[in-house]
Amino acid sequence: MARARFAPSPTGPIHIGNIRTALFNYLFVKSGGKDNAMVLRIEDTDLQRSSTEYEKLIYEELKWLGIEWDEGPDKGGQYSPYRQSERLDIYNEYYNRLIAEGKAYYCFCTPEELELDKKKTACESSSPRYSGRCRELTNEQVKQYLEEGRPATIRLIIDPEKTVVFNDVIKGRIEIDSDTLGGDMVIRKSDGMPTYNYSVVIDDHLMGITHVIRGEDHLTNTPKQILLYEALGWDAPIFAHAPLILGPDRTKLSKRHGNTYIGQYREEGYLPEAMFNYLALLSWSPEGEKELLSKEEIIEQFRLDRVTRANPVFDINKLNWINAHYIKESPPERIVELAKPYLVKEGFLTPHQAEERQEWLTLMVSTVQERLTKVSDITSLARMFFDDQIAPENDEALMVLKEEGVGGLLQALKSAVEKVGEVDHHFCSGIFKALQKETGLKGKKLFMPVRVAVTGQCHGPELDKTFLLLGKEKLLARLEHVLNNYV
RNA sequence: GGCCCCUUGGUCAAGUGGUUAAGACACCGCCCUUUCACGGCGGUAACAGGGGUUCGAAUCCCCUAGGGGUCACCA
Repeated sequence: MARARFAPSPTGPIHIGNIRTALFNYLFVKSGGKDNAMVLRIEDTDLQRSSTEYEKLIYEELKWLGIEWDEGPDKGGQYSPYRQSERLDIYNEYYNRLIAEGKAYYCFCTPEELELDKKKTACESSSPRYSGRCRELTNEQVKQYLEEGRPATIRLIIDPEKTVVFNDVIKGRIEIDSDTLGGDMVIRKSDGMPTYNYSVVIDDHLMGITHVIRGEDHLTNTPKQILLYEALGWDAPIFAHAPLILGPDRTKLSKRHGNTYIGQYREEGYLPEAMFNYLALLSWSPEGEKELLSKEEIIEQFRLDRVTRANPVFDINKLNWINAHYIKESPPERIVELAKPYLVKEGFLTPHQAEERQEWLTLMVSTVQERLTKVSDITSLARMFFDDQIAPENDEALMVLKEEGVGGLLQALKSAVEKVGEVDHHFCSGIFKALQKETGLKGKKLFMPVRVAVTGQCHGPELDKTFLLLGKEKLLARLEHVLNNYV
């Protein structure tokens, strides 16, 4: 039975790198036995920066992506509570024990003193560290200082002679000398809150976590945590550190690379299954050659030891390709629902119309669906069905209208449209044959002028479908407008 | 800078001593097609460099270079 956890801090919108960590934890848990469990723990000990808004967002984004958890603040579980700010009593228990056993001590050093220490040690040795000054304090001094109300932290004694060794599932054997760890580490802040490295260890142990899967930025925290496990007499869990996702310039993915929050992708119209699929493919690969995989297929094939050690670059091109694939596979009705907000926001439709014109929208979406890489592309692709003032998009388009015989062609089309009761399927499928017969034009000479006249553009979906979508009135208005102004 | 991790085409990556070094995205070309897109077919393109070990190294070892991470009373 394996238990993994995702332990985000609700200090901002959830980052792509974080969500990938969540994904790997989820995949690991699900790919194992039925007894496995995924724990969601909210690490909100930084009271200044944490907010319940962001906590809610975490739930939303995870659910959107399709990541489920078995225990968490919202679900409960046998290791409740799952919010660190509600576990302060638990953390306090172990401070006293560590101090009583001489493994930790109160430290009254001021920030200024610590700064000085660091500078000094940085000159003398290679790594800056805390001097360990307060370790020498007598019990009486400690008692007195505490009574005086001096701000105090609690530090764990770190033996600088030690070498911490552990086996990382992804990285392999890792060996780190404890004298590079910065000296005795703070495990309780002077405001009484636990530090990250402390609360993580307490919680992971108490919650029965067997596998800690996280980003490689935590690699150097690991020896500190292992030392704490040892001080408490506990077994450390199995660690797996996944490489960090990089931007195209090979620096850590950040704002200047474009979207970094998972929510931004959702808002742009990326499908959750596309995101799930793509993120799983970063640093991990299935054994076969098939890359477009459903959640179930990925779960079935996922193996932690197939995660690569090198940092992957986030490739929007591939994400786009995957997303386009899933959009194409979707029933138009689904895309219609997702597209409505964009169409309304763009002013193409009122919210009321968006509900009323269901049939038309389905037809419209199905004709442009295969050209969508993300749902938000709908605004540019659908514009031609809404704008009333059609003008040639560029010189090329304008030239098409200036060609020999275009006037006659468009006139012929116009009168045909005028005559027919309704621009329906029947009309659309026959009109081009009739025009060809009447004008003698065919192929490009026939289609291009009509396309430009009716849409203003040189490219677009099939004209019969376009006609159908525009309807008689719009068609006539556009033909008239073009005939009067451009031909 | 110290410490740690990493290095196969532009990108994601397969590969674990013997392969013509897969596949995918992107790019280019051809086909399909009224256009664009989709789709189909094909092409360009890689083991960071240098030393070893070995009959034989992308695969093992060392060095160099480059990239990333981390050095908090933030998580």
